[in-house]
Amino acid sequence: MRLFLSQYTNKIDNKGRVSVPADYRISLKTQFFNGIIAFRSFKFKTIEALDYERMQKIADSIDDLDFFSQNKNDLSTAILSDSYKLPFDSEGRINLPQDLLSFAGISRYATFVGRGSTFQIWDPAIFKNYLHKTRKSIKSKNLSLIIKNKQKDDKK
Amino acid sequence: MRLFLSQYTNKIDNKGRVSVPADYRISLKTQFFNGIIAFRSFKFKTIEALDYERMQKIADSIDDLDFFSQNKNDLSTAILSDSYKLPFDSEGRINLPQDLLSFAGISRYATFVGRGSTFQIWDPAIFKNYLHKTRKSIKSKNLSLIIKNKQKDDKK
DNA sequence: TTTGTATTTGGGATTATATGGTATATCATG
DNA sequence: CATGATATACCATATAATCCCAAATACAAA
Repeated sequence: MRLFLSQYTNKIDNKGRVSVPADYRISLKTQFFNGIIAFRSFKFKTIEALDYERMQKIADSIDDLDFFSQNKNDLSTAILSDSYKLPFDSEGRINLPQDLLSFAGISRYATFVGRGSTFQIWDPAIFKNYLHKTRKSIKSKNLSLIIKNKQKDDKK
Repeated sequence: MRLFLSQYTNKIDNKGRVSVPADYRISLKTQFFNGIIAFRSFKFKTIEALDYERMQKIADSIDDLDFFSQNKNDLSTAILSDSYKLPFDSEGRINLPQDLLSFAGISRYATFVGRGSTFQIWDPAIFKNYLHKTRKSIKSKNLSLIIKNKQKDDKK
């Protein structure tokens, strides 16, 4: 089962290529496409990434919406048309389009951040900063308590 | 499996020819026809496009409607009679009819916009504007939630 | 540490794609 | 039928993407 964890920072070479962590690649190879689907995040200054099969499911669920609904049109445009198919080369690298790079503020290095069923691609410095802020925020809200409670819930 | 994603902007040469993105062409080649079906959008200033097999299904489902119903006449007129078969030349280009071009406000460049099971052909500037608006609207509505809920429903 | 293996990175060679042009065929119309 | 307009087939080229091989680095086991 697909599970993206941990962080990996890889270099973007002067052809614009960057290795997708080997650990991630296994989960990304599907019957129809060997690579990733990437699009601009709606919440953060980062690139959201997922596997082809998951994007197919999203496409299907949008398809199921009523043909004339505004939601369907908006979602198709914002997600399907704004996403990129990025196939692996023979060494497991992808070519990040300029559009995505500048959106996420990425230049020479890219940090792959596991989020369980999906992952993100950040500029290392921006991510470090975000992580720092998030930790602070968790501390201040004492979220560790929430996590403990959540774990109790899971055991039920 | 057919999945039209991303955007590709190609030039229309002075013969009116434009390359259909190679990525799309693979999904468009069918047993009976190698090319696309195109018609004027009902909602936007754009050309709607799909593969031959999908258009056949639409035609079939219209055929199933009662012969004398108003719906059938309307749909037949609006979609079937107003749609074009645009075959590929040997390099994968199509010739967009003037009718469609002027309807969509396209002149020198055409942007192919993936929508999952179908795609659209826009004027680059008009599409950029529309995408920008849509993205804003989704951010404010948090529509990503809709997708998640839909997926949950599917699992039931 | 040392050795062996897997992964990332670099760069030249090759291929695919988009685009432009010329030649041929088809069509509509006077 | 002749003519011009339009469409189609074929070939040529620039650019961008991809392959392939090699080197460097990171990682793991002994």
